[in-house]
Amino acid sequence: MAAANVRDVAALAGVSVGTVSNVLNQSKRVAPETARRVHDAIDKLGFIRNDAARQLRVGQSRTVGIMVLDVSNPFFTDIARGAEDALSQHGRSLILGNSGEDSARELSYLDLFEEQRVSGLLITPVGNVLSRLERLRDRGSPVVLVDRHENARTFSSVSVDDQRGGQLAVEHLLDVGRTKLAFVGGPKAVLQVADRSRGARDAISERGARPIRMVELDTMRADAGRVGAEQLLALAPADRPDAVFAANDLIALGVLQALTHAGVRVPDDIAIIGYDDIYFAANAAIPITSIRQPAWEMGRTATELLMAEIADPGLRDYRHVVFQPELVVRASTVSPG
Amino acid sequence: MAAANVRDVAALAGVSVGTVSNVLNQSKRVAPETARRVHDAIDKLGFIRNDAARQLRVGQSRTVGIMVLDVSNPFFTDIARGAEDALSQHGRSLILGNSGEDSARELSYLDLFEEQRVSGLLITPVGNVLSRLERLRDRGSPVVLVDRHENARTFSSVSVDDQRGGQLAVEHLLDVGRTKLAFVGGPKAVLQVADRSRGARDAISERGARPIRMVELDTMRADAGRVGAEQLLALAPADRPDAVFAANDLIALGVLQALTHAGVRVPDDIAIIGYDDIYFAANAAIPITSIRQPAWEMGRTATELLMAEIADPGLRDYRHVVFQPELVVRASTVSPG
DNA sequence: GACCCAAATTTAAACGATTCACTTTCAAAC
DNA sequence: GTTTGAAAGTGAATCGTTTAAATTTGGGTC
Repeated sequence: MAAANVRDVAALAGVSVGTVSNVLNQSKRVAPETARRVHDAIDKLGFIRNDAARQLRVGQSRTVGIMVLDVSNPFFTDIARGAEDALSQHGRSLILGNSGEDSARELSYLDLFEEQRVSGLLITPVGNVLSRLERLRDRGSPVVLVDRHENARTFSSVSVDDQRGGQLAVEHLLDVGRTKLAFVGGPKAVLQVADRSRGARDAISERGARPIRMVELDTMRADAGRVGAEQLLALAPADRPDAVFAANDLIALGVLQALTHAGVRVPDDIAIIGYDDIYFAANAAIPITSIRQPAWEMGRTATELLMAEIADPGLRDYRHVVFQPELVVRASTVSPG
Repeated sequence: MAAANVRDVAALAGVSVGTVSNVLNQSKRVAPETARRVHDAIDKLGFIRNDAARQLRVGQSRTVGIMVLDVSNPFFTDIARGAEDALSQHGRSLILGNSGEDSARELSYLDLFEEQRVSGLLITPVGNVLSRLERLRDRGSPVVLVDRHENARTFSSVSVDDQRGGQLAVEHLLDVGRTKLAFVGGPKAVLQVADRSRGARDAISERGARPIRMVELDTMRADAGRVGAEQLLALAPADRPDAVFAANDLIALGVLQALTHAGVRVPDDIAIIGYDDIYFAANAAIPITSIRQPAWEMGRTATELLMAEIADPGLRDYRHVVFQPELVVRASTVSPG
């Protein structure tokens, strides 16, 4: 009981395989009556097109890959949903890979995407994979960088002005009267983290404020945030900051959790500001002030850029869409009183 | 500059294509020196195996599909991570589809998975897709149901005893002295919702408590929870419940948000219990009591069941792993005092 | 009735890896 | 010195679809 193929369908419908293919792909005019017969045969046999064969012949897959830093972070799943929504309008589908901030896993997914000849790739890179991405592009799979402003200008990109975001965050903390700030953030190698902390330092020096204490973390997850907070708690009381700028909301949640657990009052003793404005930050034990990034729109826009490149493979006119971050003030930085 | 293929590699290495394939697949003994030459050629040409061709010949993909109800729900991404971790040990990769509780989207992903001849599928079904799944299995792609206890016993499954979970939730609410309960939950058609509410009603009648009010929602997302809460707020004060059992934590968060916004005190006026025990429920404005499901382990276990079926295609001995739910008490049901 | 044209359909050649039946090689055994 | 057999390597056939060139069909025109 082997699965039916185009030949079986053609035989049952009394046409040639070419006609079946034409019906399948609407690539050529087929008489309505013939098309009906072919569809009947397809239904009767339960024929499902073998995508591997199609792909081998055509040279490209109809799916687009997306690689995110962390599927557990709602910011990235929102991006993925934006991309998925946009893609389904183009009749393509999305396959999602999760690098989990792990460079080895990232490479192994890149292998997969490359072997699969995906028609395009959206990626927030972890490791140093630019040359891999260039190869991918040169082989016909355009790449759009997400949440990363690429200086080299060899790829289209969608990003948020993270430096400005960092500035906004620190300015807000200074505005509400905080003086001893700390930045708690993921590996410095992650560009977003670097940009946000640079913006923070810019704002500090612009305002002539006291230097910001840097606490570096291994990852951008909540558990790392707890570790970072514990480092702050271990400081002599005089050194302890009165405000924390967390590199993202998950870290902010971890910091909040650790501080609250240690009996520190938020925001009275220490204020907290996060980044991303995920749903759960707004609904945290103490609603967290954050820098909003338009995740869904970023996913959608990245997809549109990608589709433009897919449609016009010769295109060398890389576009860079930069969204502006937005401050959302909540209880973690301002006392309700 | 067409991409290199096995023939090019073979030519450069001075061997036949068969030997290249043997090196690629470790399927036959190849002399170390020959293997080295082949690898050198691969590196020099930047050869990337064309997976479509491989798949066409072999008849099956090396990837496993997973279809989740909602990528925005951390419960499902935790399952996916469990699956991914387990799969990577078997040298396979995962492609993730998001049905978003939408039956049409579910079907379109099933088409994709079927066309791709995935080597297996993990799925939490939305619509009535059992016959589709049977076809998939009969064509050589085993299917394991996730978070769904299948009576028909035609698939292996991993699930949680949701009826027991519903019972636990209601018993807890009664134990802390609540008498007027409400169940706020997603579409009744979703099996998990049905089981949880049945368990709730069982506990009610067992204890001889007052009947539980049912509030039915369209989805299992937080916004639906807010809508549900508003229905409760619209009730005459005498009818208003003093405890809410939400079908999952996202709904519980929505309910919490709407109640708090309306000035209702949680848990004093109304207690809330959720389901899943996602990270963000534990860290909500008022930490939410929940029924824990071991998501990561479920993903891992489902994968193991799937791998067993893949390894032994004749297997008709479907296994059903049922995890036990666990009550986790937090502030949303018991006053700190 | 010969001719032309467009529409509909057919046919056969790809696409690139894997596989399996078949050589070749070479050392050990008699 | 012949035989044997395991190890290493070869190469043609194959998987199922798409596609482009070729062919058929059937009016419409003169």
